Amino acid sequence: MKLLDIGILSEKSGVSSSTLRYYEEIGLIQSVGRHGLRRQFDAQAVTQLALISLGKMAGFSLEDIKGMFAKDGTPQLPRAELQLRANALDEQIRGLTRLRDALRHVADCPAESHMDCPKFKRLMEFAARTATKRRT
Amino acid sequence: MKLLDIGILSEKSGVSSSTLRYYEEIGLIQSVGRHGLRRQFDAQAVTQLALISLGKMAGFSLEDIKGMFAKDGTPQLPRAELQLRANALDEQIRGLTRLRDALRHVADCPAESHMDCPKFKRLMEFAARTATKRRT
DNA sequence: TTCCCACTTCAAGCCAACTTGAGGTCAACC
DNA sequence: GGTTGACCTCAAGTTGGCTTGAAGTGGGAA
Repeated sequence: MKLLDIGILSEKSGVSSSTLRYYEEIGLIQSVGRHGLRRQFDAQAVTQLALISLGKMAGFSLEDIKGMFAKDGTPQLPRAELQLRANALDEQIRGLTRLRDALRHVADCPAESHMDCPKFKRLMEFAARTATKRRT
Repeated sequence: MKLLDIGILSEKSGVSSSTLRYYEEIGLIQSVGRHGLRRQFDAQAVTQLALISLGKMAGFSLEDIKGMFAKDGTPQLPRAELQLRANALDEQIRGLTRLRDALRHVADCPAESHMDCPKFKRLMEFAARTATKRRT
């Protein structure tokens, strides 16, 4: 099995070496051993880092993400939990899609002032609603 | 014109008083004056805060958002910036969709180890691609 | 054999966006 | 006119996710 120096993994994954060390420190990833002082990672780590990156995009904290994967990097959640998360992502995707459309509309809207545009107003109402509802 | 105490504005906007003070301190919002020591805000602030909330959702920093208001608090939205943001949202949506598909697949897939499943591998390759491409 | 340089550790620093705490003020109601 | 409690200021603290710096190590090419 071919092993990777941290620099190579960094290159392949787009994650900086210092970040990789940090991830290992917090137990998010594991190196498979050392070559002298140097950490060696296996090819699986690349996949795992891709998954981590996706998790970050989805707005999960590193701590959350840590809880989603077994030590080997494969997702290790009960099926029901996975479905729940997938559903939550659907929801999030819908919200972002609406936001994106709105943003694009505003960028294109010819109205004098955005405040005169009914679509923009609706958007603001939505913002106000979800803003006050929010419980993070 | 009816003025609002910070507590009332906080209630109406869903933004905490300390945050409102902070926003004023960094020049993101303005109070119109004082009643004794107490800041007074006008009704426009509610709208502005909704807009700020929207901007945050879209991924703008407070500094960015600050640049989107004229001195009088009316929005001056930079169209090009908005398009860029919309594109970034597209990217994010793609990532989320992949993550969702991966989760759903894992929930359903009967393979021994996910890393052996070609479908999962393909999903991860996509993931890796969007992950390493990213330049924020 | 020597030298380079990518790696190592550990502590400290950094950033955004707030929150907290201590100690003070004052408008309004009783 | 006394009490209350929502406000005030200012400095410091917090959190997450890294990055930076100083000082050291060791694999492997020349």
